[in-house]
Amino acid sequence: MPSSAPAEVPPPAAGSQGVEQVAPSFSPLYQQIKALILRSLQAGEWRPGEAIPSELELAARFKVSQGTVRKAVDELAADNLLVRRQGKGTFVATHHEEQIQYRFLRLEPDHADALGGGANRTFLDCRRLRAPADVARALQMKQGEMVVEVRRVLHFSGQPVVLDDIWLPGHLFKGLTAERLSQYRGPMYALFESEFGVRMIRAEEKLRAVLADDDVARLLEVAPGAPLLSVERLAYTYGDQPVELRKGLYRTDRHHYRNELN
Amino acid sequence: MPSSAPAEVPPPAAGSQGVEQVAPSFSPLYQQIKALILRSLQAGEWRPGEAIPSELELAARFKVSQGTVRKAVDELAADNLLVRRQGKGTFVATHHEEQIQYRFLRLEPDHADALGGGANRTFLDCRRLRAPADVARALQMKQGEMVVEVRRVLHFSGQPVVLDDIWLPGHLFKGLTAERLSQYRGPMYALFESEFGVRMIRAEEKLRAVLADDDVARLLEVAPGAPLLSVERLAYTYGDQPVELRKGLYRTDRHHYRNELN
DNA sequence: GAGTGGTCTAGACCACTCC
DNA sequence: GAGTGGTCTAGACCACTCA
Repeated sequence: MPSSAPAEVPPPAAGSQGVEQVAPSFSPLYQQIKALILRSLQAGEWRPGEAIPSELELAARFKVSQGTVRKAVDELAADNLLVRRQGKGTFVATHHEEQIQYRFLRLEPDHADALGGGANRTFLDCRRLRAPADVARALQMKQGEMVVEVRRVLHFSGQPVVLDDIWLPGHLFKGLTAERLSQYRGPMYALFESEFGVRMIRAEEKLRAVLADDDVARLLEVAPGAPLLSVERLAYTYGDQPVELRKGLYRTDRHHYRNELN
Repeated sequence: MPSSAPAEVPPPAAGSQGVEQVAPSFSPLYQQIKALILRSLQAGEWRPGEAIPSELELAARFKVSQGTVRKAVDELAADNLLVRRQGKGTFVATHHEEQIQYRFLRLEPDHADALGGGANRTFLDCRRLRAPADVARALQMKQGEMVVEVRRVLHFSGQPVVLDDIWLPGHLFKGLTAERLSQYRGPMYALFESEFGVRMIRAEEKLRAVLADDDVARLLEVAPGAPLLSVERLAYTYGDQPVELRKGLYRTDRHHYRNELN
């Protein structure tokens, strides 16, 4: 966004400050630094899991003080784009090496004793098709462009709990097949990150209560007409670009969706 | 709550740092300052909506630098306990003068055109009774202690959408009646704050999909067996003390529960 | 113009990690 | 011991608010 000049910031001049970009409105130096680091992340200058340069190096590169870099990095870490590790460095966040299996899944068992040990995934389908109108709209694609459609079921403690229908832009996920998905160990978003270079960084969900139709009832092993939690998720990568639409149906007889309000 | 000693911190000594409280493990100075400010908030030294002392005053009072106070205040502002206003001061957060009517309500209309203008509240019931087991457990009270039970319906655009059953510790809400609730203009939490000195600062929700029983169906004007979003909320005041249990049932045919994941 | 929070700098020392 | 992020200080100037 900022200048046309190389990824550098105008010199702070004597009494510091005095940064005047060309067109846009003023913004604090640390916000500009944040934007520059963000640009490097998006461009893949440092890959997920790798360390970025130290604060002192970044300060030298951008010709600002360490404190200013620190504030920029603090915000990026708060956004879960970077991870700070004292004594080691600052790292690009990754869906690999994550403590929790499912980064965005807010479902948890009603009773902790129900071991959350393993979720088994079953991929029922993975095909390419022309985007239906609502999918195209959500993913900001043209209607009729190719998308990948995936259907899967998650089992907890042997019970089917989640049925997900997932749509991904076809041009970003060229070699994606049911086989690749089935064979992969670890979070789906980790696969997307390392195999397709698409990193999910935030998401929005819309929740509703719905009734199971016959198809869904069979797959989730509930009676037709049973209540299900409908979770429509739109996930974004860098630059607020939507790259995944997911319509999930959750059984909530032994689990619940947990949310914290602040 | 303040300590036996005046609310002050040991002097930083020459090379700064060197703060050693008696028993607990070490923690950064700004965390200790944060805890002291929190204590003052809880004790009501400054009331909701009022300004707290300026950063320089606080720095003098706690015998630390302005930067350290700033970091403490930054975190309290991030937690929505304080509100910073440039040029004016830092203020204790309040449920009055809030832009949005419902601080914790995540429900929004499917189509923005559906005017969110006004939500009409109808209070169906407000009585005192001995806490049922589950309510007592959630509110960390003894079973059989008195609680206030409130039932209300929210209407949006003339349609009933939310049915809430609310339980509050009786000893904290002595004079609460249906009449007080009905007459009050503004958020319920604002009433709780100014009339009963109980400020809600965060909450946890558990969501499920359920079916409407006959009673509920009548009140929300849906068919018996219609799907409803069940939202169980536990709201906390200072010190992680639970002070409100709320079981809500939401119609989600024209609205949805919105959540952001980061 | 005084007072407030907001930004930026420079330099110090601490805590942790790794060699 | 060198290098990293984490904390703390002191002082400067900026942007905003209000009298």
